[in-house]
Amino acid sequence: MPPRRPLAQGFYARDTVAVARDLLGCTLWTQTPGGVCAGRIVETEAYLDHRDPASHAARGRTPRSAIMFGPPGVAYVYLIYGMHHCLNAVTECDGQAGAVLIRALEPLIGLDLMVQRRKTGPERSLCAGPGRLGRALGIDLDWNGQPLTASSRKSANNFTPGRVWIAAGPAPARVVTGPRVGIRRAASEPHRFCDPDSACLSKPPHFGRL
DNA sequence: GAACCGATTGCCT
DNA sequence: GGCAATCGGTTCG
Repeated sequence: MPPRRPLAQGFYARDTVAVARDLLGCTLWTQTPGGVCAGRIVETEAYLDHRDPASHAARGRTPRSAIMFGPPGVAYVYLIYGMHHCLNAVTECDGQAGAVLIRALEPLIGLDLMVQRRKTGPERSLCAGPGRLGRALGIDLDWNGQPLTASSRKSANNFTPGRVWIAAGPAPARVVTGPRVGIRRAASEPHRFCDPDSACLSKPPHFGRL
Protein backbone atom coordinates (compact mmCIF):
# COMPACT_ATOMS: atom_id res chain seq x y z
CA MET A 1 0.00 0.00 0.00
CA PRO A 2 1.65 3.25 -1.11
CA PRO A 3 1.56 6.29 1.21
CA ARG A 4 -1.55 8.43 1.04
CA ARG A 5 -0.50 11.66 2.76
CA PRO A 6 -0.62 14.57 0.28
CA LEU A 7 2.58 16.42 -0.57
CA ALA A 8 2.71 19.85 1.08
CA GLN A 9 2.31 23.08 -0.87
CA GLY A 10 6.02 23.74 -0.47
CA PHE A 11 6.78 20.82 -2.78
CA TYR A 12 5.02 22.63 -5.63
CA ALA A 13 6.30 26.13 -4.81
CA ARG A 14 9.58 25.43 -6.60
CA ASP A 15 11.16 25.49 -10.03
CA THR A 16 8.75 23.79 -12.44
CA VAL A 17 11.40 21.57 -14.03
CA ALA A 18 12.50 20.34 -10.60
CA VAL A 19 8.91 19.55 -9.62
CA ALA A 20 8.37 17.65 -12.88
CA ARG A 21 11.44 15.52 -12.19
CA ASP A 22 10.60 14.98 -8.52
CA LEU A 23 7.02 13.91 -9.23
CA LEU A 24 8.35 10.71 -10.83
CA GLY A 25 7.78 7.88 -8.40
CA CYS A 26 5.10 9.74 -6.47
CA THR A 27 1.57 8.38 -6.26
CA LEU A 28 -1.43 10.16 -7.79
CA TRP A 29 -4.73 9.49 -6.00
CA THR A 30 -8.31 10.31 -6.89
CA GLN A 31 -11.41 9.72 -4.82
CA THR A 32 -14.90 9.89 -6.29
CA PRO A 33 -18.29 8.47 -5.35
CA GLY A 34 -17.29 5.50 -7.51
CA GLY A 35 -14.23 4.68 -5.41
CA VAL A 36 -10.52 5.34 -4.93
CA CYS A 37 -7.88 5.02 -7.64
CA ALA A 38 -4.12 5.46 -7.45
CA GLY A 39 -1.12 5.08 -9.71
CA ARG A 40 2.62 5.62 -9.71
CA ILE A 41 3.68 8.66 -11.76
CA VAL A 42 6.15 7.56 -14.43
CA GLU A 43 6.01 10.41 -16.97
CA THR A 44 5.68 14.20 -16.63
CA GLU A 45 6.29 17.38 -18.59
CA ALA A 46 7.16 20.88 -17.39
CA TYR A 47 5.39 23.95 -18.80
CA LEU A 48 6.85 27.30 -17.87
CA ASP A 49 5.88 30.97 -18.15
CA HIS A 50 6.03 33.46 -21.03
CA ARG A 51 9.56 32.32 -21.86
CA ASP A 52 8.11 28.94 -22.89
CA PRO A 53 6.22 29.32 -26.19
CA ALA A 54 4.62 25.88 -25.77
CA SER A 55 3.05 26.78 -22.44
CA HIS A 56 -0.57 27.88 -22.05
CA ALA A 57 0.94 30.79 -20.13
CA ALA A 58 3.07 31.81 -23.12
CA ARG A 59 0.85 34.78 -24.00
CA GLY A 60 0.41 35.92 -20.45
CA ARG A 61 -2.63 35.64 -18.26
CA THR A 62 -5.85 34.59 -20.03
CA PRO A 63 -9.04 33.18 -18.51
CA ARG A 64 -7.75 29.66 -19.03
CA SER A 65 -4.12 30.18 -18.03
CA ALA A 66 -4.84 32.36 -15.00
CA ILE A 67 -4.71 29.35 -12.72
CA MET A 68 -1.08 28.74 -13.75
CA PHE A 69 -0.24 32.14 -12.25
CA GLY A 70 -1.99 31.41 -8.99
CA PRO A 71 -0.95 29.55 -5.83
CA PRO A 72 0.97 26.28 -6.29
CA GLY A 73 -0.34 22.85 -5.41
CA VAL A 74 -3.68 23.01 -7.19
CA ALA A 75 -4.95 21.02 -10.16
CA TYR A 76 -5.03 22.61 -13.62
CA VAL A 77 -7.36 20.59 -15.84
CA TYR A 78 -8.06 21.46 -19.46
CA LEU A 79 -9.88 19.83 -22.35
CA ILE A 80 -7.76 18.95 -25.37
CA TYR A 81 -9.02 18.05 -28.85
CA GLY A 82 -12.54 18.47 -27.55
CA MET A 83 -12.50 15.15 -25.74
CA HIS A 84 -9.56 14.48 -23.43
CA HIS A 85 -9.02 15.92 -19.96
CA CYS A 86 -5.40 16.55 -19.02
CA LEU A 87 -4.28 16.92 -15.41
CA ASN A 88 -1.51 19.33 -14.40
CA ALA A 89 -0.12 20.42 -11.05
CA VAL A 90 0.38 24.18 -10.68
CA THR A 91 3.92 25.08 -9.61
CA GLU A 92 6.03 28.12 -8.64
CA CYS A 93 5.10 30.78 -6.11
CA ASP A 94 1.86 32.75 -6.39
CA GLY A 95 2.23 35.21 -9.26
CA GLN A 96 4.74 33.09 -11.18
CA ALA A 97 3.31 30.83 -13.93
CA GLY A 98 4.15 27.13 -14.14
CA ALA A 99 2.55 23.68 -14.31
CA VAL A 100 3.52 20.04 -14.66
CA LEU A 101 1.50 17.78 -16.96
CA ILE A 102 1.04 14.25 -15.61
CA ARG A 103 1.42 12.06 -18.71
CA ALA A 104 1.43 8.45 -17.50
CA LEU A 105 0.84 6.24 -14.48
CA GLU A 106 1.44 2.67 -13.45
CA PRO A 107 -1.98 1.66 -12.08
CA LEU A 108 -1.80 0.55 -8.44
CA ILE A 109 -5.23 0.78 -6.84
CA GLY A 110 -8.77 0.76 -8.22
CA LEU A 111 -7.95 -1.17 -11.39
CA ASP A 112 -11.54 -2.33 -11.78
CA LEU A 113 -12.82 1.24 -11.70
CA MET A 114 -10.17 2.39 -14.17
CA VAL A 115 -11.04 -0.43 -16.56
CA GLN A 116 -14.71 0.40 -16.25
CA ARG A 117 -14.15 4.07 -17.04
CA ARG A 118 -11.75 3.37 -19.91
CA LYS A 119 -13.91 0.64 -21.41
CA THR A 120 -10.85 -1.47 -22.07
CA GLY A 121 -8.83 -4.23 -20.49
CA PRO A 122 -6.27 -3.78 -17.69
CA GLU A 123 -3.41 -3.52 -20.14
CA ARG A 124 -0.26 -1.46 -19.86
CA SER A 125 -1.87 1.39 -21.79
CA LEU A 126 -4.60 1.85 -19.17
CA CYS A 127 -3.04 5.11 -17.90
CA ALA A 128 -0.31 5.57 -20.54
CA GLY A 129 -1.05 9.06 -21.84
CA PRO A 130 -2.56 12.24 -20.38
CA GLY A 131 -5.99 11.65 -21.90
CA ARG A 132 -6.03 8.01 -20.91
CA LEU A 133 -5.14 8.61 -17.29
CA GLY A 134 -7.60 11.48 -17.08
CA ARG A 135 -10.35 9.16 -18.25
CA ALA A 136 -9.22 6.28 -16.04
CA LEU A 137 -9.21 8.45 -12.91
CA GLY A 138 -12.54 10.13 -13.65
CA ILE A 139 -11.10 13.64 -14.08
CA ASP A 140 -13.08 16.36 -15.86
CA LEU A 141 -13.18 20.15 -16.08
CA ASP A 142 -14.94 20.44 -12.72
CA TRP A 143 -11.67 19.35 -11.11
CA ASN A 144 -9.89 22.48 -12.30
CA GLY A 145 -8.63 24.46 -9.32
CA GLN A 146 -9.00 21.61 -6.85
CA PRO A 147 -6.18 21.71 -4.28
CA LEU A 148 -3.73 18.81 -4.40
CA THR A 149 -2.61 19.51 -0.86
CA ALA A 150 -4.49 18.83 2.39
CA SER A 151 -8.12 19.83 1.94
CA SER A 152 -9.15 23.30 3.05
CA ARG A 153 -12.51 24.49 4.32
CA LYS A 154 -13.02 26.47 1.17
CA SER A 155 -12.52 23.53 -1.15
CA ALA A 156 -14.63 21.26 1.02
CA ASN A 157 -17.54 23.66 0.57
CA ASN A 158 -17.10 24.26 -3.13
CA PHE A 159 -16.15 20.91 -4.51
CA THR A 160 -18.30 17.82 -4.85
CA PRO A 161 -17.30 15.68 -7.87
CA GLY A 162 -14.24 14.13 -6.25
CA ARG A 163 -10.84 14.77 -4.77
CA VAL A 164 -7.32 14.46 -6.10
CA TRP A 165 -3.92 14.51 -4.41
CA ILE A 166 -0.34 13.31 -4.81
CA ALA A 167 1.68 11.42 -2.17
CA ALA A 168 5.46 11.15 -1.97
CA GLY A 169 7.20 8.06 -3.28
CA PRO A 170 10.73 6.80 -3.92
CA ALA A 171 12.44 8.27 -6.98
CA PRO A 172 12.96 5.84 -9.88
CA ALA A 173 16.36 4.18 -10.21
CA ARG A 174 16.81 5.95 -13.53
CA VAL A 175 15.33 9.12 -15.00
CA VAL A 176 15.39 10.02 -18.66
CA THR A 177 14.69 13.44 -20.11
CA GLY A 178 13.83 14.55 -23.63
CA PRO A 179 11.61 16.77 -25.76
CA ARG A 180 7.95 17.12 -24.84
CA VAL A 181 5.43 15.04 -26.74
CA GLY A 182 3.25 16.71 -29.37
CA ILE A 183 5.09 20.03 -29.02
CA ARG A 184 6.47 21.83 -32.04
CA ARG A 185 7.58 25.07 -30.40
CA ALA A 186 10.54 24.90 -28.04
CA ALA A 187 11.05 21.31 -29.19
CA SER A 188 14.68 21.46 -28.19
CA GLU A 189 13.91 21.94 -24.51
CA PRO A 190 14.28 18.67 -22.55
CA HIS A 191 11.19 19.24 -20.42
CA ARG A 192 9.83 15.70 -20.53
CA PHE A 193 10.80 13.35 -17.70
CA CYS A 194 10.12 9.65 -17.43
CA ASP A 195 11.14 6.43 -15.76
CA PRO A 196 12.62 4.44 -18.66
CA ASP A 197 12.15 1.19 -16.75
CA SER A 198 8.39 1.57 -16.62
CA ALA A 199 6.21 -0.44 -19.00
CA CYS A 200 3.45 2.19 -18.83
CA LEU A 201 4.91 5.16 -20.73
CA SER A 202 2.90 6.99 -23.37
CA LYS A 203 5.83 6.85 -25.77
CA PRO A 204 9.19 5.13 -25.47
CA PRO A 205 12.03 7.42 -24.43
CA HIS A 206 15.19 7.58 -26.47
CA PHE A 207 16.93 10.59 -25.07
CA GLY A 208 19.50 11.55 -22.49
CA ARG A 209 19.75 10.07 -19.05
CA LEU A 210 19.58 12.46 -16.12
C1' DG B 1 -19.55 36.19 -33.43
C1' DA B 2 -16.82 33.38 -36.74
C1' DA B 3 -12.61 30.91 -37.79
C1' DC B 4 -8.83 28.31 -36.50
C1' DC B 5 -6.13 25.47 -33.51
C1' DG B 6 -4.62 21.91 -30.24
C1' DA B 7 0.17 19.40 -24.14
C1' DT B 8 -4.70 13.06 -27.93
C1' DT B 9 -6.66 8.80 -28.83
C1' DG B 10 -8.62 4.92 -31.26
C1' DC B 11 -9.86 2.93 -35.32
C1' DC B 12 -8.91 2.32 -40.16
C1' DT B 13 -5.97 0.67 -44.04
C1' DG C 1 1.05 5.34 -41.06
C1' DG C 2 -3.23 8.12 -41.79
C1' DC C 3 -7.07 10.42 -40.13
C1' DA C 4 -11.58 11.55 -37.94
C1' DA C 5 -13.76 12.86 -33.62
C1' DT C 6 -15.04 17.09 -31.04
C1' DC C 7 -15.16 21.62 -28.37
C1' DG C 8 -13.10 25.33 -25.28
C1' DG C 9 -9.81 28.95 -25.78
C1' DT C 10 -7.88 32.42 -28.43
C1' DT C 11 -7.64 35.54 -32.03
C1' DC C 12 -9.45 38.29 -35.60
C1' DG C 13 -12.96 41.10 -37.91
